[in-house]
Amino acid sequence: MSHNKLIIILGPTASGKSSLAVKLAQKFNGEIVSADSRQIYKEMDIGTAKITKKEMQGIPHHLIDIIKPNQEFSLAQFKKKATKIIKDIQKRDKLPFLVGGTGLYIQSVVDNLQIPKTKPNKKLRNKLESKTNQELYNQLKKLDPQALKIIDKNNQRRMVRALEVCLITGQPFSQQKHKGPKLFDILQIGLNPDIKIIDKRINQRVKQMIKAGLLEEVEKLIKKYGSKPYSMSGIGYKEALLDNSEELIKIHTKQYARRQMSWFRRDKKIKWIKDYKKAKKMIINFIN
RNA sequence: GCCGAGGUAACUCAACGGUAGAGUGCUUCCCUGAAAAGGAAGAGGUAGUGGGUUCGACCCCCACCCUCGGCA
Repeated sequence: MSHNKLIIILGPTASGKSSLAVKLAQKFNGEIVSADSRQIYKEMDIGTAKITKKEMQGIPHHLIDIIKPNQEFSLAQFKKKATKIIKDIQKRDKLPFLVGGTGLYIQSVVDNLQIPKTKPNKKLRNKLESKTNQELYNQLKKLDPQALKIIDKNNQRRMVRALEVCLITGQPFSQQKHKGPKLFDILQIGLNPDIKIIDKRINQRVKQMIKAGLLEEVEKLIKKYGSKPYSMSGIGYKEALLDNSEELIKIHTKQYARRQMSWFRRDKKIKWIKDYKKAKKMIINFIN
């Protein structure tokens, strides 16, 4: 009956998720599925603090290094792939661990988000993006007034997406997103060290990244793919060439950690823990 | 020591003779095919110090202190 179980390990950046997950996977015969929107990219290792082969300790890790930096990826693709892999791990009688800090990616699996099927449409997006926010707002007000309750009128990105779905399907965007029936029997474990500790680790990590050759990594990527690809918009990549890059990367990473916590706090199903022992106990209870 | 510029929010800087604003940072929040992205709200200053002019000064005048640049 353990065939439907899924453990989730989440937390802000630099909270120690990865190493905790490896330890737990070793203990419980598990495999790890990464829920990290940046570690999916090949060739982007230093700036994404990607786990190394050695750190994996022989535990299989999925959804890392799956696409090139100039390729695009999305929530829907993640959900599809992650779900498939999790089921496969379960079928092989191992315990899947979904581990990461990309809250939306995790939620798509936890809540079985029914993501509107409309694929991103570059042409349409470009067209919509050339309009003012006021125009987008007015258009959305006609096509999907409900959507305005959840989308801020200054958020071009999300208004464009909502309109994209409305225009292509002829149906309101807000009515095409729901939560589906539960896919798995889930235990969500959250790691939230004191924010001061997180900040300290971030400082250390960023310093270390630069020492490890972040600048060279970024230069190489730009030479190969240009600075346009979306993958280059991540923290550590967008600032690496600026002269105060270290400070900027630190600030942006700390802000990101807070955004992550703000996201995770909403999910009351998450069990917050401090260490491996507690996690181990919880999992034992959960799988038996 | 002299000349010049300046001392306003945590930082970088505005405006204005009628008790101050922005950007950044900070706090909190939102989020369904770009999510390390994108967006919202909020908390922070009685203006280097002392005096004077004025109905009223952050803004004008004087002194002192400090910073930066130039000269010596």
